[in-house]
Amino acid sequence: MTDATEPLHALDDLATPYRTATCGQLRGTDAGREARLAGWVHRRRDHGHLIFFDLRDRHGITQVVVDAHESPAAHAVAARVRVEFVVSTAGLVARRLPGTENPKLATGEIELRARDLEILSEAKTPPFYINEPDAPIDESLRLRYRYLDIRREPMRDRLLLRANLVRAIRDAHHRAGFVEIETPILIKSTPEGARDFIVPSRLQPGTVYALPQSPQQLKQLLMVAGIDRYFQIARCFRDEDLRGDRQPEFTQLDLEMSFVREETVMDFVEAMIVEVSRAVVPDRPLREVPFPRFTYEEALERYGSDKPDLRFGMELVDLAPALLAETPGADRNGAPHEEARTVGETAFAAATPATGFHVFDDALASGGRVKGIVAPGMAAASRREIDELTAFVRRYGARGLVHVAVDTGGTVHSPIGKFLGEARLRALARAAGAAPGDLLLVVADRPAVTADVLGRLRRELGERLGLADPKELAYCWVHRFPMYQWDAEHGRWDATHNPFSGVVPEDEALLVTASGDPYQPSPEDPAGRARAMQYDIALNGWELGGGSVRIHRRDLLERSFALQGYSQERMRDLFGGILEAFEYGAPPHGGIALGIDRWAALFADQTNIREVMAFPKTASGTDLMLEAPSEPDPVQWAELGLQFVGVAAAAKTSTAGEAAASGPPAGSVPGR
RNA sequence: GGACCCGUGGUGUAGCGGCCAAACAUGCCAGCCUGUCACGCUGGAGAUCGCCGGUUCGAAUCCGGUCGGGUCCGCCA
Repeated sequence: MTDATEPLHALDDLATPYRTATCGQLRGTDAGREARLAGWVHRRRDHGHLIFFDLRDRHGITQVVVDAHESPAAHAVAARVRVEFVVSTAGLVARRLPGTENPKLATGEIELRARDLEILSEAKTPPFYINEPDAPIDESLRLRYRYLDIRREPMRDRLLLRANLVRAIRDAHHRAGFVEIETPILIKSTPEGARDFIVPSRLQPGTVYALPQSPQQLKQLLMVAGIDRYFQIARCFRDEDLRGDRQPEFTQLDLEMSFVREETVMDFVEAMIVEVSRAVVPDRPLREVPFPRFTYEEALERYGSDKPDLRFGMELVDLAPALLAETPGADRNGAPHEEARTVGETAFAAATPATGFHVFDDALASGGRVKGIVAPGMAAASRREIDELTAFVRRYGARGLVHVAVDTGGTVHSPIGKFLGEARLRALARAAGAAPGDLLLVVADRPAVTADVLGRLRRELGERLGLADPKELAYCWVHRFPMYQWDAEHGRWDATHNPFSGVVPEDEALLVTASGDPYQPSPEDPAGRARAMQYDIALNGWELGGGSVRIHRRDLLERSFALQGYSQERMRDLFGGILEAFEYGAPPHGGIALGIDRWAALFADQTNIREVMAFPKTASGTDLMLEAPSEPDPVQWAELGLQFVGVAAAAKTSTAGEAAASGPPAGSVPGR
């Protein structure tokens, strides 16, 4: 017996009474030693008098040999052992016979010749293959038996990767003088933004807590408290419909810094991201450091997205100049497209152009845009492919898609050639930079639609044509977002991001209404042109996070909230605590929140964040393993002073907005 | 709230009106095997095709509903 019985003295020593080494540890240099291993039986090969099995733990796999002649007792046990049994076994670490080494295993030079073998736990036949990493398995099965799924190599590796990510984040922040502080999970409901999860209070019957959508207000209060630099790996909750990249609870890296400007935060976050990326995925090259920084306007103009994937080009090209230049009598020097954009989209209406194609003319005349992207090598696209792309752009609100093919001989073809004429087609292709073999795709529509549709098309084509290097990490910043967006339904300016976001200093004068009364906003207000000190970080076409420098002056904050449609009473009710805090000396501050789940998923080459979460929920918000959510015990209802009025009545209440009294008696719950 | 896709032995698939009391691979069980590593060989068990209803002489197959899972739009920082 070689059990290690001395007390654990080194933190990095994983030895226990059940093992002296892990299954990924032993090498050729350990040959001749005695060792004890514990783990799960990964695979078993029975040759009668000689039984091999691979023993697995999260550190690796080691082959164990049991010889009937050497150790008959162990052999008898090995004959009973099945896949996924938990065993502990001891014996001699032996170099394998020459020619039988396994280069696929880190431990492949050696094997453990079992002298002692003990079954610690038997196992039923698992519902899916644990020992085949590539086997396709229905995801709902994986979720139902998540503990078995995590035993499998791919899931285990992703969780380890995520752990490394979080550790690297913590290291970087601690080194940079950040203080890690936990904020409460039971807080106050703020009925703005996403829907809150609600927790009824037993001690204060009739009232509820809300789970935080993010620790936004709390971290700002920490700045008022003088904490200077705060961060947290924070769990956040949002009761909205789910997607592959959205779960009801998710994790953010939340941070806030005092005495900062936009660049201070962006520079720190960028340095942190570079360091973390290099530490966690050293094999993945960063496309550009320092990260490109686009204004929101520029990102939309060039990529049609506020989270562009910069791993490939395919930029959006404004085709109006080329169309107009080829129009006899058009003002060549006017170059209306550039200036027009900044002063307003209506400038086009003045000179009704005639491109020869009424769709283009109409778009330009009504302040719209004619823009395109070049799909490399797609000139020979079939009618079916074109139809498919047309259907794609229609889904996102475009009325149609014009294509111009440049064949390998350099000749241009297009269904609208008969309207535009050869010269204009050529001019279009030239302006777009389409080479022989390329396909130019054109959308003419309102500016927002043109950008959005082409942005989505760019992303889709990039995917289909495999233009992006999957290894590469292309981070970029997008900032100077519009401060507000007009909400016609409620007659107010909605904060495009965070209601506390500050305005860029040169736009501060714009935070006013046309009427002069900040409590009477209208769509013509100068406030609509104000830009926020708001920045987003994007990675490979995904929004990784966003933040802002906040408004720390109470007067400005009140003005901004007024524009956002909050009455003074409502302001006090929702944000009274933080408004009061700002009266006791608030430092200029700003921060950011990054989605840890998305970040980990991107590092793990996954598009679905469930793949980097240990116990995620389904698209309908259920946990297939725990069978959550479940009906509460009637006693719990009573303690909380609540009555259940029935599913139908509850649904009716939420739509009709009136209480229904026709539910089943109190305490009854829907049957299963 | 809406649209679409999927549901067949334990697992992954095939079958898409009768030839199907359902096929293949793998897994499982039993036997044999002293150098395997996705071990091999021989034999065996295992699914009324998610559920309910309809059409039909006949339904895994067609239709409707429902449940479960997924994707997208809306929604969501």
